Order: sequence, then structure tokens, then C-alpha cells
Amino acid sequence: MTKIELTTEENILEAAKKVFHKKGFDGARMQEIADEAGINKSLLHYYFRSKEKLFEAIFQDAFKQFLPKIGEALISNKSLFEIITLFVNAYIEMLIKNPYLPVFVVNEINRNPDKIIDIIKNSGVNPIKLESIILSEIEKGTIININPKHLIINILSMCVFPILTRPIITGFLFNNDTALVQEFIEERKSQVTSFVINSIKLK
Amino acid sequence: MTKIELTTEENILEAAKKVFHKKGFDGARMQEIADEAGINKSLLHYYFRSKEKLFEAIFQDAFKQFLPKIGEALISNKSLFEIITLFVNAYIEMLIKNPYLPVFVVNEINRNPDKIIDIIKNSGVNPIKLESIILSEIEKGTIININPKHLIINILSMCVFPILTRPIITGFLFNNDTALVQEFIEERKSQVTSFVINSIKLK
DNA sequence: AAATGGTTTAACCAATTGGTCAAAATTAAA
DNA sequence: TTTAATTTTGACCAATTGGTTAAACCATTT
Repeated sequence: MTKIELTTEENILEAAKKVFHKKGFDGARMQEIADEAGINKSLLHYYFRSKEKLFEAIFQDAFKQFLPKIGEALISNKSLFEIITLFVNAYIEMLIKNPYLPVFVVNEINRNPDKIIDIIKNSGVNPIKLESIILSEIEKGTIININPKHLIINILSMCVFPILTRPIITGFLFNNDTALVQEFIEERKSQVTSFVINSIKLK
Repeated sequence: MTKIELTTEENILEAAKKVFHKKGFDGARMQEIADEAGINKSLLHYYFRSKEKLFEAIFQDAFKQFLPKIGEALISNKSLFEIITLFVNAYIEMLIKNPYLPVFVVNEINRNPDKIIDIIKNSGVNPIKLESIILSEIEKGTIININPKHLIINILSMCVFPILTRPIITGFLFNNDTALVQEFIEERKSQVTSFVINSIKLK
């Protein structure tokens, strides 16, 4: 119904995203991207000089999306437990909508670790704010004494890992019943939240 | 000192493992594997018919290593907390020694999800035993009521994820100070253990 | 020493791949 | 309409890649 007209460049980016996310840099073929976009292969080189340049555009975008954004939640003076609840729900929701994103980022990050340093500096996300919030919460005595970095990684781990290993989980824990897996992933929003809070709250 | 003589086949497997783990199937080059093994490229095809066959050998091995083995700990009648402690320590230790293993497995699993079904069936690992132990522990009243599958995934998540995203963690949380990251990974043995137990133990 | 069977090599091949280039098609400007 | 600029295409290329093959090498047996 709502037929959106895409410019050729947007069209290419959309197609490149699809192919790169699914096949990675080495596995992706310029011809396949062109086919996906319904254009001639030469056009890819007309808009983006090379495969690397095109990939760079896709990767930068994916990487920024992969980095957790919690700015809004931090500004409003919510409690740490509220922040955790909101973040876990929003992040898992985003991952469900972009199931190929984590594999893509993790894979390319490890394939080419050097390149990310620049991207990181450009990404304007700083985890230090969150760290200080956690620390102040410890001092206030609302949560146990825990290294903020470990806590942050713990939360991220439990959100992202199931998406990364979905095929294994499907085959292993759920006998290839994909519907059950989907349900399982949905459940994790509440499960991860309560698991974390349960672990750090002082009683 | 202890100079070990490797057969050509073992030599090839060793080289293939190194290259495949670092570059993945698409990124790996048969010539590079041959160079790494110090032999002619044709020898690869002499011992293994094709790139796919050679890859299969490497992948099967990696996949089995990636799957958590907890058989011994389960047979001896240890408590759940002891099992968790032992497992987390052993698994993270293994991951430290094989830093490329998780990326490799996760990447190829997602690139070719269909193939793993056979491998899973051949791998002879069943998580059901662990699930029943967790369930009985819940009935005994030593831990809170929690879905065993979620608990298992939580533990695995927190062990594997930091290894998978090491380059991001290095750049982001530790300003590229690799020594600090190494320390951080080591710390996770105790951190993950206590985080989990803290979350599920009934007081 | 000659024959035999497994191992290793160098040269080569067909197919694929990222990329180029000049011409055609389309759009905008005059 | 004509001209100029931009966009799109098809044909083509050089380099790479997985794989083949016949010959050389080597150890063992006869």
C-alpha cells in the first residue's frame, strides 16, 4: 500500500545490507548485491567505488546499532532497576528485529579488529556514565558490591548470546522446534531482567 | 625441546585449523593453508578431496569443543553450585586457550544452519541430564524456581560473550589496554560463578 | 638393482570475481 | 529542439581460486 520510492543509492544500501549481513564480507558477491537491488553491477561501482567502500558504509551502520544506546534512560532520573528493565526489553526487541546483526558485527569485528578503533571513536557512546550510576547505587547500598564492567557485560551477554547461537539452541534445546525457540527468546526479556536484579539487589 | 614429529595429515589439519579459525570458510585460501603447512597445494587435495571436506573435518572438531562437556561433574554426586563453579572455570579456561573458537563456530553455524543438525545428532551431548538436576534442586528448595533452559543459556552467555566481543570490549571498556582485558577475562571465572549463584540461591 | 606403491611436486585449467570502459539511455539545461 | 550532464548498461579484463594431472620422488619389497 504505502509504496515508498527509494533512490538508487538507498536501494543499493538496502540490498548490500541484506547480502553482507547474511554472507559477511568474504562471502558476499557484488553480483548478488546488484541482483538483489535489481540493477547492473557497474552501478555499484558508480555509487560506491569498491566493495570495501560499500561494506564500510554497511558496517558502520550495523556497528552503531549493535552498541547499546541508553542515553535517554540515563538522563531521566530512573532507578537502576528501571534502567535495566527498560534496556533489556528494548535491546532484545531490537535484536529480534535484526537477527543477523550480532553475527555480522561479531564476525567482522574479529576478522578485522584494527579497523574498529576509528569507528569506536566516531560512535559517540560512552559507558562511563552507566558505570558511575552503578557505582553510586553501590554506595547508596541498594545493590551489592560488584564491578560495573562485569555487570554491564553480564547483561549484554545474556541478551545477545541466544541470538548469536540461535541455530544451536534450536537444534539442541528445542529439537528444531522453531516456534518454541521464538517463544524462548521472547521470554528472555523478563527472564534476564529478573535474573540480573535478583543477583545484585540487597535484601 | 620435545620435537614432535607430525604426520603430513596431522600437519595439514593443524594448518587448516589455524587458517579456517582465523578467516572462516569463505576467507580461507587453500594456498594459505598449504603455505602454513609448508607443503604443496596439491597435497591438500590428495589427503582431503576438497576445501569443503577439509573444512568439515575442522568444523566438526571445533563444534564438539564448543559444546560444553559436563559429564564427569554430573556423574560424581556434586551439588549444583559445585557443578556450576567447576564448569564455569573449566569452560572459560578452555576459551582462553582457544580464543578464535567461538567466533568461528558462531559464524559458520549461522552461515550454514542446516548442516549442523547432523553434527548435533553425532555429538552425543545431551543437556537433559543437567536440566533434570536443576529441576530436582528446585524441588529440594535449594534454589529459586527458574526455567532450566534459561539458566543454562545464562551461564553459557556470560562465559562466551566476552570472548566473542573481545575486540569491542578492549576498545570500549578498556581503552585498548589489552593487559587489562586479559585480567578482566580471568576475573570472569569468579565473577560469573558468584553472579549466577547469587541469583538463584534461596536464602 | 629393478619393480612397486605410496607421496609430493610443478604446471596447468576452467570458473569466478572485483573492477573498468565506452556506449546507450535518461534527465536537465539552453 | 538541441545540448549537456547524469545515470545505467553490456561487454570485457586481469587476477584469483579451487581443483586436476602427469611426472618426479622416495621408501620398501622382490
